[in-house]
Amino acid sequence: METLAKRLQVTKGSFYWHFRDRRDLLDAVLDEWKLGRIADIKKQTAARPGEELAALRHTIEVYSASRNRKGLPIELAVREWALRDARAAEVVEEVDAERLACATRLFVNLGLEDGEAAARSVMLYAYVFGYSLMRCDRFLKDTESTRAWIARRIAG
Amino acid sequence: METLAKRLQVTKGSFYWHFRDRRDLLDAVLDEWKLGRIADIKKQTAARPGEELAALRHTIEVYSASRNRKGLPIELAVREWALRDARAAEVVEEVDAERLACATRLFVNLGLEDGEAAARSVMLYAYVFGYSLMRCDRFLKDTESTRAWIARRIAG
DNA sequence: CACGCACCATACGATACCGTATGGCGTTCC
DNA sequence: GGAACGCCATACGGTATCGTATGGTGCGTG
Repeated sequence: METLAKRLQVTKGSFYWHFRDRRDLLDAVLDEWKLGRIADIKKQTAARPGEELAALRHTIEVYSASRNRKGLPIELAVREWALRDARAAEVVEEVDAERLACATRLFVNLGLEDGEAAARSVMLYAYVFGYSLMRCDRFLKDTESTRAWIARRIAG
Repeated sequence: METLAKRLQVTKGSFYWHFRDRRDLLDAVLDEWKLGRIADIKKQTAARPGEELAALRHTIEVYSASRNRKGLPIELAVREWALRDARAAEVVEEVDAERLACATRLFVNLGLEDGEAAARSVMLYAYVFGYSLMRCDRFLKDTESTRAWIARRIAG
């Protein structure tokens, strides 16, 4: 808290006026993160009828590309946090559920039967998330086309 | 360090005799983790000629199933750590490279051309890793068969 | 036996961190 | 003008943590 306050150019006195204690800030961070993640996935997966496939590919690209590198440390930290903190775990589960639901909706609207839609969205989400955590630039010759190849294989 | 020493039933004096300082222990942890991960992926992906497909499915199952839940907190912590620590980042990269190489070897031995083998192993690894980070038990009716479905889709 | 050495325990200084207590300053409202 | 209140700063107590200094204990070796 002190370190944070210093970086924000405020003092602890001010800090503890705005937040009851450390936990209060952490909860606020969790809420803020949750709302942001849910808003983002809804925005990215929005699709007019007939454009579901494009939306799926767009989603895969957006979340696995380097554009997402900014939020990754936070995502990772929250998840690591969730292993020790019940409230964080709760938030992570809600975010995961929302993301899966958004992806599933697209697959269902594409005409897939419910079971396959769920399975595909799990695969999509797990892949995107795992991909964003690794640095395979040194491993792949052409990450761009590889990602495209994979996206086609996942979204159809 | 003090907390750790207490849990291990030793005192700090003993601790600082075995390790020069805090960083020395952390480096040892990283090395140990790296060796263990590399040994494990080599063991899991070992396959006699002709059994590559089974080995791939086995690998997917082993790393995404709940059996792996024990190592997950560590894996996650190391990765989060790697975002702030150069040495940890180096180790993570080496482990990733080894895992990708093991998977790729299997795909190549299955007769796939190098590019596709690399792409598939990236997809496999990203999926497995991402899947292990989420708790989709509440989301899926039958996780078992869903995982099998996905495994077939990834390994072929 | 005396000595060295591997190994462990205790005590301490220095620093960082959490939260509280308290006071200052400006604005608003009577 | 002054009382009330929103907002911020400083000072402090308590505790945790890192690393060091120093001393103890058992054991092998000359």
